[in-house]
Amino acid sequence: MIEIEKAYDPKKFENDIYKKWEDSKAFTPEIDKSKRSYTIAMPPPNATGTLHLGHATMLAIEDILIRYKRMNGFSALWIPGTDHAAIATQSVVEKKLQSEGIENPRRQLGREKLLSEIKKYVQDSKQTIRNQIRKMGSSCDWTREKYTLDDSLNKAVNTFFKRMYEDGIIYHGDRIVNWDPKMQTTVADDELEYKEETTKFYYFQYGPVVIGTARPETKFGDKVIVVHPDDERYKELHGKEFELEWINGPIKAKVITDECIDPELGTGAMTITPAHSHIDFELAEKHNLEKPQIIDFNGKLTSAAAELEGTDIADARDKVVEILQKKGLLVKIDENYKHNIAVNYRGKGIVEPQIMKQWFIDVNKKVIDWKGSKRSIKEVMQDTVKSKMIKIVPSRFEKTYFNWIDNLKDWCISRQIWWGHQIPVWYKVSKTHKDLWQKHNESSSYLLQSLGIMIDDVICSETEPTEGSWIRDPDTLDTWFSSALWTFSTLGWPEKTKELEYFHPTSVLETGYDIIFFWVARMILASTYCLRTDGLAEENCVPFKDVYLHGLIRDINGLKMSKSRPETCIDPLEMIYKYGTDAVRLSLIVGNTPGNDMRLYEEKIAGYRNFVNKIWNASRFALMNVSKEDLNSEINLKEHAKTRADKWIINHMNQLIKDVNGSIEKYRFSDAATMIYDFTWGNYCDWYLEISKGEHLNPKVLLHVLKNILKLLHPFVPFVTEAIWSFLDQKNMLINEEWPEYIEGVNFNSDAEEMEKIHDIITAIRSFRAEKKVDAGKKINAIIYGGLWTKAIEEKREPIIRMARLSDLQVQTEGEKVENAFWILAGGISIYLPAGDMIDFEKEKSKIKKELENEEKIISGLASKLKNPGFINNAPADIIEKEKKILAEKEESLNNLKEKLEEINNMSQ
RNA sequence: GGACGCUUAGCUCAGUUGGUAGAGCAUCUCGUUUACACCGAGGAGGUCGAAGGUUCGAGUCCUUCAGCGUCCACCA
Repeated sequence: MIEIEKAYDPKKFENDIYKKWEDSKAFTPEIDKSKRSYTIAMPPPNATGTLHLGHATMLAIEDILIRYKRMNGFSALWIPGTDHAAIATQSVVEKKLQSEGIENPRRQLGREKLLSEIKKYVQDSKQTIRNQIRKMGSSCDWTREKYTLDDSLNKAVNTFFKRMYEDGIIYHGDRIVNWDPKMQTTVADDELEYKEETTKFYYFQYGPVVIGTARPETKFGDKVIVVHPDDERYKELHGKEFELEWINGPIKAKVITDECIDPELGTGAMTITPAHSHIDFELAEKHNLEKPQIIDFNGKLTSAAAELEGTDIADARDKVVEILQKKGLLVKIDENYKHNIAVNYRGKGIVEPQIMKQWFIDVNKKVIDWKGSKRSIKEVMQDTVKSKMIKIVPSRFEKTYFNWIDNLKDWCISRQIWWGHQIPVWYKVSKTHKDLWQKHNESSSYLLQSLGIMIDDVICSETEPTEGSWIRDPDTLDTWFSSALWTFSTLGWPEKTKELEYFHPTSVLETGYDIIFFWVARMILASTYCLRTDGLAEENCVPFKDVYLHGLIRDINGLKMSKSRPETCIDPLEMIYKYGTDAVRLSLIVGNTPGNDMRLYEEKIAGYRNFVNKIWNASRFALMNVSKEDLNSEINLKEHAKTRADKWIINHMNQLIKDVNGSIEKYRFSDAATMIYDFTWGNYCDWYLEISKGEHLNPKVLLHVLKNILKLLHPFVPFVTEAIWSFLDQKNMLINEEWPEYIEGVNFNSDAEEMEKIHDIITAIRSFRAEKKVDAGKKINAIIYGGLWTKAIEEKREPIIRMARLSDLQVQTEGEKVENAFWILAGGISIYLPAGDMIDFEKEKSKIKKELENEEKIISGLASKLKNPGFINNAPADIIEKEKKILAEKEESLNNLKEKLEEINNMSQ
């Protein structure tokens, strides 16, 4: 008998247990060719972040998979890591410096100093997230931890870049970016704010057509009119070229067509300004048009405006309108035009789109030798998923994935910030330019352009070329460029390591569905490209075999938990402190189905805390009722499972193992957890343990089932199960135990001898009632769950179906009046027990009759369908088989119902 | 504007190939006994968003509509 506290206190166990696991090297798998490998690369949280519920969910699910596979004999590797989170980190540190009085950190500190500030900051805060990952119980291999800016990963990034550069996939090209003339910087899309504004909308005569525009000041270089191809009004103009009078005199213009034009808007005809409008830029690219710069980097008109050159863009509109009006070209003005203007959320400067040189990945160039023909990155990305080399769960996201790929444009990989992997490219410049360049601390690629530095002579290299004067591209790579390599760069690529050979491709990528494009797609891109050019077989080039997309966690109101609204956030760490890690993990797993969002609220976590405590107490009961020898002895099920109850619980256990395996393999974690929950609470605790009280106690079976429960639960609630295990087994840890085995075809049910014992109960109850003179309605729980049900016998037959707990038998009549009946479930079968008037036979009969009718209806329907030649001849064979199977099942259940009815008829007489 | 998803008990959500609706919480009744009150037993509560269609049979498949949400794009 072992003394254990009455309630489980997670705080007393979790940290010690985690340390024990880690110290024992349980997380560090070996490269063992006799075992199969199972690998997950952890989606790296921000190195400077703190744990939120998204991370917690990710960690819980991945840990379940890893522990499950580990216990199943796999060499299970889970690589942890953190991400440098370029933009987020740099802006956090910049803000911090600003609050310390450095107003413009980039300009004032310069590259080197700012970078070292960021590094210091990351160094300080990295440990926080690491410890928080540990708090979740994550069984990841810390000896293989990686950081996206590690030297080895930088090497991978540079190799990737260089290879693509040499293949001509990476190119330097024009791109329209958001430029803030006020702050002299580019603005990322997510830093834009849209402000609705009411302005004037002008109509001008433009040759033979009238065009509408809200921005006349940009129209200097417009030489192309675009109309919708189906717009009848302009049909005869398609492709025509003509001369017309415009702002600075006569120009030549032509008419093109494009589907993107909305005939309803304005006059249905517009001219385009490629250099200063996203949509116009795209049109210009598509139709191969010139893109003259009209507005310079300071927000003033360029020489394209002729005599208006140098006019501030804010003043230009009125001047242009005036000129056009004088020329008699102004048709009308619409005063109430509403549209959105883009503003930099920092500084609120109005954003002017500008064309800048950026680095791109060409997704259409056919370079990858794949299935005997050269394919483009885009095609390979489609192929891997189409051919099921990569499976996405839930599968509907495959549609989303293909949709995205179909619309995929070249990927712009350069970013105008400093924190990240600097682009390994050097430009040859004149000495003067180099000096000019070095004078500007705020070095970023847009300065190259705005300073007018020529950057035509380019070399891709990590180190500065020796001859001539060179400047390195100051930009860094998009974070996703380095994240894309994550599954194999963490295993040592570009070196050909043993790890890479053994653990790659990884088994599953588990993440939220929100980053399927940013990350999942890019990983497929990088992995297939890099490993294929390494010469690997195609099935080994994918980064992972499965993609599992979990649902996003929302607050009780269904809102995305957001840092900007801290009041809506549930802090996982606070919840861990309050309820324990196990409870938090379960609450994130149960009810979370792939790809669907889930709301979380504190009561739910409290509910699972109750369950964790239930496990603890069930184990406590077991430990109070078994001897030391029982703990150390082996079980032989055939020999030791004696009673019906034993067999019942073991059969259910067995079925449970099978179901849980199936569910986990199919990524149905919620189902798996619920099934174990129900079994543990409903079958084992409420039922089997109750029966075990008293002389029915069978310590061997009690323990056997408990141990299996702990094993099955371990991936879900690792701490409490390990804590209990330490009482059962002082030598070995649960984390290393073998997963329970499903035994095919165990059947203990037909045991004639058992039937004898069932009648003991009836006798017992009767004698009890006679002795104690139980009043109507009074409970006789105590004596029943004392185990008396195995004693006597009265009626020798296999009884019927009904669920009730032994402990809740009620005697409703007095003394010897035993006329009616009720049923109890005893050890997996049920027995008919004469007792009070608990059962309304008529009600029971009509219920069964109704079921009977229902079954008959289905059977006749099915039968006629199966006789129908139209169905037999046209339906696929497997459907017919299925229908036949259902018919057979229904017929069987019909017979069962009939028997049941007959039995009840007998009883009620 | 485009794509995708959601709508099932008072609340939060399950429901795997179509076979006739489930759980937890809340509520009500009873009970507190030797693992557990973070407990036990039982009850009540749903025309599965609306309308059509396919089928012997639809929460499940198809069409339309309504409400909500997410992502992407962005109005010259």
